[in-house]
Amino acid sequence: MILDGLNPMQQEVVRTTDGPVLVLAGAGSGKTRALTHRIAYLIEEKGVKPWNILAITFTNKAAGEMKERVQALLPYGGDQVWVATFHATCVRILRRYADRIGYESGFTIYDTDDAKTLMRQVMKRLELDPKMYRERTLLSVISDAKNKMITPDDMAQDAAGKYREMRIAEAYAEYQAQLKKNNAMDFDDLLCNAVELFEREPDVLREYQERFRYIMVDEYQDTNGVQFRFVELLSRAHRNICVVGDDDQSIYKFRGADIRNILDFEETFPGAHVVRLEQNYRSTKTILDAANQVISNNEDRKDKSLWTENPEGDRIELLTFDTAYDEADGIVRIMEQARLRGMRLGDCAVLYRTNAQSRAIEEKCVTRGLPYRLVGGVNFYQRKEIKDILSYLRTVENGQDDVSAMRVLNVPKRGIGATTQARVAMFAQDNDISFFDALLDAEAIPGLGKAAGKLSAFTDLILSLRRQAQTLSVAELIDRVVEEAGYEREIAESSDETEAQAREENIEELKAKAEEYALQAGEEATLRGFLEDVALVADVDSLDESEDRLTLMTLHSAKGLEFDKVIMAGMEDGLFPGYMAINDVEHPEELEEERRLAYVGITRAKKELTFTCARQRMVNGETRYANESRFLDEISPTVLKRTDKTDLYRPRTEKRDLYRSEECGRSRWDDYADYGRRGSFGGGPERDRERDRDRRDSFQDGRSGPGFGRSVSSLKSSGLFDKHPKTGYGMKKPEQKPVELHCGDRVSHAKFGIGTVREIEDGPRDTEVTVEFDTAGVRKMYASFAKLKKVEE
DNA sequence: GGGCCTCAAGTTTTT
DNA sequence: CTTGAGGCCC
Repeated sequence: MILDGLNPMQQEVVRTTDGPVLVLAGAGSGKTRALTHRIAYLIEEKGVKPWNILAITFTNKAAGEMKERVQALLPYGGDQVWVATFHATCVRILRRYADRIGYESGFTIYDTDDAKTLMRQVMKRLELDPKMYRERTLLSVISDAKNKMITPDDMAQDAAGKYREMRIAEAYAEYQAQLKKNNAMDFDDLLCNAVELFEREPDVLREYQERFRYIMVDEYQDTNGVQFRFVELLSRAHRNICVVGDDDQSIYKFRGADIRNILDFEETFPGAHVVRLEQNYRSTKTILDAANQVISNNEDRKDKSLWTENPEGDRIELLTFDTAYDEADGIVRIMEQARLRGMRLGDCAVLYRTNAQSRAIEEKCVTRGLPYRLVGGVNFYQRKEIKDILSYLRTVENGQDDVSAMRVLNVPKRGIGATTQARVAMFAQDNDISFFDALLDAEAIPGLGKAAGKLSAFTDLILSLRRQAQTLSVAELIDRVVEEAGYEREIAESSDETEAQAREENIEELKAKAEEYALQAGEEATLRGFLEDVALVADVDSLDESEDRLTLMTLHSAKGLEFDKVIMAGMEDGLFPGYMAINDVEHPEELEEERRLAYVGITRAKKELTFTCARQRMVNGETRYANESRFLDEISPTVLKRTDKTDLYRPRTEKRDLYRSEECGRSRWDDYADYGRRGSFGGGPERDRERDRDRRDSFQDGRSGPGFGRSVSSLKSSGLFDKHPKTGYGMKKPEQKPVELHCGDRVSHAKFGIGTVREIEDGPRDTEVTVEFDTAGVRKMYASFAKLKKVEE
């Protein structure tokens, strides 16, 4: 029975199938469980057809999980339920009806980098002074406008008479015009254009209203204006809309999320049934107490209080360190301890406010050999070589995409310079054709001279790829790009071996993703589909919990996840909450958003929670001093224990009084291996002084050790750092000795299988090995990349 | 046309 | 302090 194992409130969610429903689901209250059971109930008990159900989530990961769980609940039909993110949903609709809004179905999806590039072009064209108008600002104003469904015309009207605002409206209009000309949409457009499609084409709207009779939206507190409109339009016909969210976890205001969507749901959908899920199944009482205490300081929220039947659990600890490096060291040691106690690293996470904080922690993980994985930071798909290859593929798929074509025209170097490119671009503009079409017509372009000949190398390549794309798989096509565009050669000739290897590995990873895609899409697999998948993934989506590594990520990325043990790092005023929020007296709601972020962080922890902070920290090259986060003051001492770890690392300073030290005695965390031998903590003042001297010395010794204290980049080039295939960041790895090879040797390759060495030549940078594989044909490769293993036969 | 150097700005958070 | 972009020189 579908209702089995659900608490009364969850059952109510499941059973209330018709009309608008608002589920206020506290952290860890089993909302995904309620939602998935609701879907199953609709199908099993109410006889609703699976394809009449739409469930919208925030991330692909959440969508995948929900899909899986629904399928597990149902004997069949579960795969017919439409579970996807807002963006993916809109893309699917837009592909079908692109022509109705003046697009072609093969449109490209621009990420933020592409949008920036395009905006730079727009600014040049409009002669906007980059000093006065930064592209970042322009893009964020435009994004805001789109989220509120303000068109360029609307904006121009509002701006009438105000010069600066008129110019911005102009930029908005031109930016949109260029997007359309490139047959491209940015992230916001996916939503806006879908809404526009619905509003302009009633028959299309009606079709989808008929199809989606039951609509569910997860993480509703993070929806923005367009998303609200999208859902509202779709649900108008049947009014069966169920939104699930937690106003206390609304943390995406900066991205246009409007917390009013959830706070005002009952007014927008009169007669809405409200269900509160307040029993928490995730955390200990202690952790939940802390979370409740912090969030109760927010004014603008739906009143509710989470409770749990879980055990009391350990007290939460706050550890104060002197510097961010000490903090990082402490964090890694705590995790080592946890591991020794039998905890899985995969069940532990370090959460922080800004990505920049991950550096020091990463470095420590590397030097101490603690396996970790970093989520976020530079997205895999934003790496240079990956973007380059994708730009080739996009040009193959969509010849109108000028941004992509221009990006790779001279990558790898073909001797085509900026002047030539500018001439071609000018010609394209004058004749109102795409950049690529202009390249095809190079003879007609005045002033190119001998450069014209070089252009055909590029166009021939694209045309040839376009032909091959008909028959080859995406992975094979990537191979062709890498080979035929001369990428292989460029990488081999690169002066930085470590970097070359990382690039090579990233390309392999991209191919692996393409193969993964082909597997999952089966018959449906297309280049277009792959590019789309790639455009809409977030880093969290590929988080693999089965790997036993410590997770490092931002508080934002952590939403929706849970860990046995959580360390929230950098609990300092100015960092968390950030300056912006503290200083913005006009907008007290900014601080409330930070507090919600704290709430999200705290409620990620199931069993153990530790806060850390550093008294000084390097920010933009200068040392900043900070007090501990004001959020910590909101937690009562009965659940929070303060310990000053400063003395473990540094001599005492006079500043000591500024910082609290509730307990001077030994704590669990004092048993740090390296320091343990120096006797127990908390000796008299004389001993302290003695120990300080001791420590200062050993401290410096430690810093001069191998690889210690150097920057991440220098670690990288030293080879100590090896790029993690998923994150691109470091991971410790033993040095590999190249295998001695001779012609005729039988070797094995991770990917191509077994083969025979045919040729070995010493290149300038590396040894080039030609291998005839039994199954994969003849391949040329560079010895250090290929990791060939000799096989005996 | 390419490479090197200098200068500037940036740090919230991401589909 | 780091990274990126633009300018200058070869």
